[in-house]
Amino acid sequence: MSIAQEKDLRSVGGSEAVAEGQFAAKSPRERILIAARDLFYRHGVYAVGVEAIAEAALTNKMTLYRHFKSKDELIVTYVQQLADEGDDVLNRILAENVDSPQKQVDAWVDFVEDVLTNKLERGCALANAAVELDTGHPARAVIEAYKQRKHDRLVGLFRAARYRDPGLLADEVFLLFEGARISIQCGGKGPASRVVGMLRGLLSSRPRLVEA
Amino acid sequence: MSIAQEKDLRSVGGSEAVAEGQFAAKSPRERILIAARDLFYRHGVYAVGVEAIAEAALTNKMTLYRHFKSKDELIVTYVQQLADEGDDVLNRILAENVDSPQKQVDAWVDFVEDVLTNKLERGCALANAAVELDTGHPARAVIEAYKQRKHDRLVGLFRAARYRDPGLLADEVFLLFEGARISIQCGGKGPASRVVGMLRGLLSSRPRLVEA
DNA sequence: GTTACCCGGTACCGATCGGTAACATACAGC
DNA sequence: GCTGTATGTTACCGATCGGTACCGGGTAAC
Repeated sequence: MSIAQEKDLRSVGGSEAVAEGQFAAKSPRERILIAARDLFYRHGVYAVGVEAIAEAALTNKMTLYRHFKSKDELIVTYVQQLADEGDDVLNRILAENVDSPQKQVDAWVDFVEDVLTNKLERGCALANAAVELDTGHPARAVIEAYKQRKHDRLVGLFRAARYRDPGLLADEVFLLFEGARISIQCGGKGPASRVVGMLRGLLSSRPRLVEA
Repeated sequence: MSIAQEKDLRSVGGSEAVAEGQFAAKSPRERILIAARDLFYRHGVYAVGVEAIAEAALTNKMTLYRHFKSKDELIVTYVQQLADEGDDVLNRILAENVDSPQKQVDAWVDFVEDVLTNKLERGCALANAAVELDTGHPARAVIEAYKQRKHDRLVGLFRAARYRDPGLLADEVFLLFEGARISIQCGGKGPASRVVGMLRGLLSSRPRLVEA
């Protein structure tokens, strides 16, 4: 089956008909971004043409180019959207557990477990995009800034939870997570499936600062 | 500068003229594989066309297709070559330290350090290829088998060095390494640069089995 | 010499790529 | 009614993609 023929965006919402109705009710720009997100992630940004995206978005190439001046700009928007959502998810996790940094850590690990067991057939969409994109592509800056920000926030989280040497711990946790995501699609599915247990062990056995 | 115009394969050997002479002296098939390896790694397998490879190999498209029946077959050969070399490197490291499993472990970490500090502008070539290639591509099987093999050999190495729970240790080391390689090109160069120290700390502090 | 083989060069194929021009339609505000 | 804006439709552009046909030259075997 060719990429252009794929139209199974029903999985975005609940039941098929309702989801397809909700999808068709959105603006063309939203539909394009949803379709691009799905196709870019499943096949890569290079393998997917703009025409395939437009068709999957129930529109056409002209409308796509009325909202995005080029495919590269669409890629940047796609990447920016993923980065924003990643920030939002972490914001929500932290906000829902403001009373206790330890609960924030635990909630984040629960989220990681959810990511690694459910939505991860093809690894981290941002990392995948970075692999495909040339060094000078504007989307690369967005990706690198997001990953840097994510790492820094982990450091802050572990410091708030009073771990000793939070920088080192954040490095380990960050790299284990990234390694698990890339490993899912290139063999070694075993190690990736065991990373959550490793994280929990790491975070429970790591020395903390004593209370003042 | 377009990809097709890049011809700086002088870096493959020593001085420019000598290296270029050595390069030209090789068979067309060898030159094609060298050029493909360089271009595929730097720009990705999708972004590089067969014509650019042929030009960089100082030959033409017809000769390329006399040695490889399709671009996909060239990709498979490219990936297989990388996997074989990865196996060979590990074989050599283990063979040079057969007298002591601990020395084998140390030598492997030295090798990892070398990889992460020198040859790693764009991460693991096999992982990058896996990201680009569709799930059904024949090269994917080669990559997954290699990564699985590599992980299993790490388990054996750590078991030989009498580490307690070598499977868990291999998981951690494997994922940290993979995470570092993917992180090099998408932000977080910091964590990747510190992974060697992390590995050394991990391997020195991990409990061992006592001698019988 | 002659045969056989490998390689370089060129021109070409159909398909698809990203991107655009031109026109028709629908619908909002007023 | 009219007008402006957003969208759908079609056809098209030049460029490049992977892949091939054809021809000519170099060279080693014998």
